[in-house]
Amino acid sequence: MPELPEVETYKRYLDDTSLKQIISSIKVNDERVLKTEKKEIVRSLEGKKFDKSNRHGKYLFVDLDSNCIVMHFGMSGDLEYYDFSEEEPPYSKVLFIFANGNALSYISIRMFGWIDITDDMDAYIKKIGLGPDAYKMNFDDFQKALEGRSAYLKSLLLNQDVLAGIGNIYSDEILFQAGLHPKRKANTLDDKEIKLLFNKIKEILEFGIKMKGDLSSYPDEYLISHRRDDQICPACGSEIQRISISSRHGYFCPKCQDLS
DNA sequence: AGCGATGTTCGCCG
DNA sequence: TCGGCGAACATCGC
Repeated sequence: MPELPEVETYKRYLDDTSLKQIISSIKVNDERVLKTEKKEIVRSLEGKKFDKSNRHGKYLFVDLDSNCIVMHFGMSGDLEYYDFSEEEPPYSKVLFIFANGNALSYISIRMFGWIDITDDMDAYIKKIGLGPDAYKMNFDDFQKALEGRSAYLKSLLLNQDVLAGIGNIYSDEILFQAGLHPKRKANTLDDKEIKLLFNKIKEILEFGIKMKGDLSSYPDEYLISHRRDDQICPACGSEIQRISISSRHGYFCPKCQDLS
């Protein structure tokens, strides 16, 4: 379940459970999630410790001695720390087994996530072409990211090269709360709207992190609770509409998010 | 039983 | 170059 707030939640979970412990072994249940040779993963990890983690967008970097592992969670990734003598969590693809008898499971149901290794996180981010982290960016970063962009706002928010971390659900929420139509062109925003959009991105991601990414517990006044057909806008009572943009499905309120 | 899905990537085309 | 579209990837759940 991984957009930025979920991945941030995974990061904090990993920090709370798995740092500074000796990794005694690695169990790979499905090599397809590895972007690098298995033996390289084993060599980098065995006998080492997770030292520190960093999240950029939807990517999680976990520092080892001299290099770090990169995790992406695709559409259905998760982490679970458990007693290794107990039953493995379902869909565990890679297990990091610690000397203390516990293990951290990298879970991927639909196989869209992966694990990689790099010795330079910043260079890796640059190589993939990720934009600034949507939660950590400052207003200046945001304005620069927008420069010269003419895409639909929804496409823009989903484009990880522009801003890293926002996915389909949060892009809908952000545009809803900012009162901006998903098909509004980015280069038609005035200064006030840019500032508003920036503030909403921050505010909604912050809230998402506070909620630990648990979408099922969002308040009724959020669009997130109404991203289905035949729903009514919690703000104005209009019928929520479904829209297709770049082959993603979005939801919005035609009255609150006027295209003008 | 078919379709859709919180993601990314690639090729095609304007 | 930018950006929209659609397909592809793998697999589960509704």
